[in-house]
Amino acid sequence: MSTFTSKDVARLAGVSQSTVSYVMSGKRPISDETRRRVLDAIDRLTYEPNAGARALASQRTTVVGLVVPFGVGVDTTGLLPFIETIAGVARTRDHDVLLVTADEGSAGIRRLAGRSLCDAIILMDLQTVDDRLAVAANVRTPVILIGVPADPHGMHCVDLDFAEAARLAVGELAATGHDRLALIGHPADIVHRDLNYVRRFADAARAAADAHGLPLEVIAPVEWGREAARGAAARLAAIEARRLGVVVPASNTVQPLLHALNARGLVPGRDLSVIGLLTDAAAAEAEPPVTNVSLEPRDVSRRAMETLFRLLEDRTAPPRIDLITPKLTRRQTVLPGP
Amino acid sequence: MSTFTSKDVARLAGVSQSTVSYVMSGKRPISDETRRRVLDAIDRLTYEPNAGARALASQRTTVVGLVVPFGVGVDTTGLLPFIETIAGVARTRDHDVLLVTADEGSAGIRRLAGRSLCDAIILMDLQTVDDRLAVAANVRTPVILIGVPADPHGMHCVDLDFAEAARLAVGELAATGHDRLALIGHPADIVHRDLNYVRRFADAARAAADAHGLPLEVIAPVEWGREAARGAAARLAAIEARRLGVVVPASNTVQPLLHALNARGLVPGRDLSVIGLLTDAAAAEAEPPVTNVSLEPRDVSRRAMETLFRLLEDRTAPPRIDLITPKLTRRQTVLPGP
DNA sequence: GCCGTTCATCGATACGCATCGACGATCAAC
DNA sequence: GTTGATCGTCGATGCGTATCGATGAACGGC
Repeated sequence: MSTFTSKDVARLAGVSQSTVSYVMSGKRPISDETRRRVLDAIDRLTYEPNAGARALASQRTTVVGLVVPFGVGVDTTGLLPFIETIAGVARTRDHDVLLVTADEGSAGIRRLAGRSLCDAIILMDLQTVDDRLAVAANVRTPVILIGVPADPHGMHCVDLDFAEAARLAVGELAATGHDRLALIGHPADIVHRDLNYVRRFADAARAAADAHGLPLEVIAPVEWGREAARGAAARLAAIEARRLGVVVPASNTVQPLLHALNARGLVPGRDLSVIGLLTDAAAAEAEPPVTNVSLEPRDVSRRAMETLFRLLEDRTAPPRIDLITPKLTRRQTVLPGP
Repeated sequence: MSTFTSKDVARLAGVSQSTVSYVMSGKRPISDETRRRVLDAIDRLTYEPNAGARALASQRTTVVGLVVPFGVGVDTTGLLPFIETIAGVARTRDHDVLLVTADEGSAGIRRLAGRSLCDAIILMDLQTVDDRLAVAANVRTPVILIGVPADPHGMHCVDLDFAEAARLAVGELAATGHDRLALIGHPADIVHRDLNYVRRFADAARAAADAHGLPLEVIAPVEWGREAARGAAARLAAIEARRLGVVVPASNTVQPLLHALNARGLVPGRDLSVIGLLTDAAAAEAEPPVTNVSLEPRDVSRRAMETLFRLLEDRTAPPRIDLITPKLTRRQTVLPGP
């Protein structure tokens, strides 16, 4: 099963190579008879057009570059739905996905764009101030950001509305009569990387707490995992409050924290409240099912891909910041209102 | 910042285009002086070679195709370490990774190979009998399987030694004096897909139990998640045994099952034993830390990539089945020996 | 029964790079 | 001072496709 060229197809169909090309692209009228013969020849040879040649001639690769935060931080847990959705949507539009790890930094973007490896780039896991943005702005290839940097000027951004997420969480705790709030911070390495959403959430949470006249304390574990959760639980236990409401924006801290609280005899939903920022699926499977504000990786990804393809059709589309609204779902970890 | 060609570099350096090419590839001797001028020009223009043109001329893409099981089953949890490691190794060898979702089936492989989108393909999540193998065998592009199908003839396979994993788990339970074993099966959708490793593990577990003269019962939940785990726990509770040993090959069933057992007052490590098949990281973070036989996604991926690059250098390398040996780590969920 | 159209197809070219053969220059050996 | 060999560079060609201009055929209007 060697590989054929459009010339082989042309010969078999008794037409010229250019006709084969026009049959495939539909960019010129072809008689039904000819089209049939060509398609038949394509079928018989199981012909597939050479991607390199096509890219070279057409200046289009039908490939989407995806820059994912492998190898940088630890928090890759929630990444899969993004990748999965992006790959899926790409496929429905006859595109493929080229994976680039973020540890390459701006070099990765330069490579994707400079070598014409893809038609557009999706950039994830932005830092609040990210040096890749300068490169992204100076590149022919359109770039879509998943995340909102401090200065999004001229960039196409899609993300969850983390500020609204924070307001939802704080609002719910206020509405259910809590008199004191705690925000579990991210571990040091995440904070140090200054990821854009971490700050967006924290700032909005603080603002919302102020607006409700509630004291908010930030408790930041230095590490991930069980030990860190135990430490955080201890500090929560030390807080004097009639009704304590805890907000946990780091998805994979939620379950360990619930455990740690339980282990201290502090039962979420009975002795204090916990609201997590995590997908509905994860929240429903947590033990116990945790009241959550939803991350919406699939929606965000879909929206990013819509933006991307719109941009491929019309490069002059004005940049905008496109925020997906999360929703709050009440499960079992928030005290009922008084 | 438009994009330059090697001709631009040549002009700036005052040499011919072919010389630029030879500087970059090193395939012919170039004087130091000339090389310096060329490299300088490349640098000044931030020149990057066009991937399509390079692929067309050289018949090499420096891209690895990765077929991942998105969109088919549910069990994508453990996928990330594979993707991450493969992408990382690829980068160290100056290759990129093109993601293809398995829901395309054999068409995906045909596309990757036919269009010359990549130099080699890694195929994950094989079924025991997989129709993609026929395509894979008839394609110019080398294919590496992660997994071992029923008929691996002529295929390069890399995977965890699931049979050894089963023997380790059963052996440990036998050595610690258990008189009865239960194997938690995979949910119906997974079993129905007849994934190769599911069968390999189950068969070996049964054989090992026989060898130790221990009765082994298979308990198969029909679904994922909490409810299914609760059902499995109920059935475990109904088993009459002095010392019951439970083997859980589905990683993401382990934690829910531990919960469900606890909820029934059956404490793993006190009232019965549980050994899970999951990564050391996941086992250590489980609640309680669970005695495990290790999945080794990183080792498996690394080995697969070694095989891949060996194959790119020498296509005649004989196919082999390369199994990674798992290890057992004792934590807190197995009863101490009598 | 001639001319302007429209429709379907062909031939030629460009895309940017790798690679092969050729060629001039340098140098050692005699 | 001539001959070979080696080294460094150049020009030309091909990779497989998309696309542009051209061409020929069919067709309708007068």
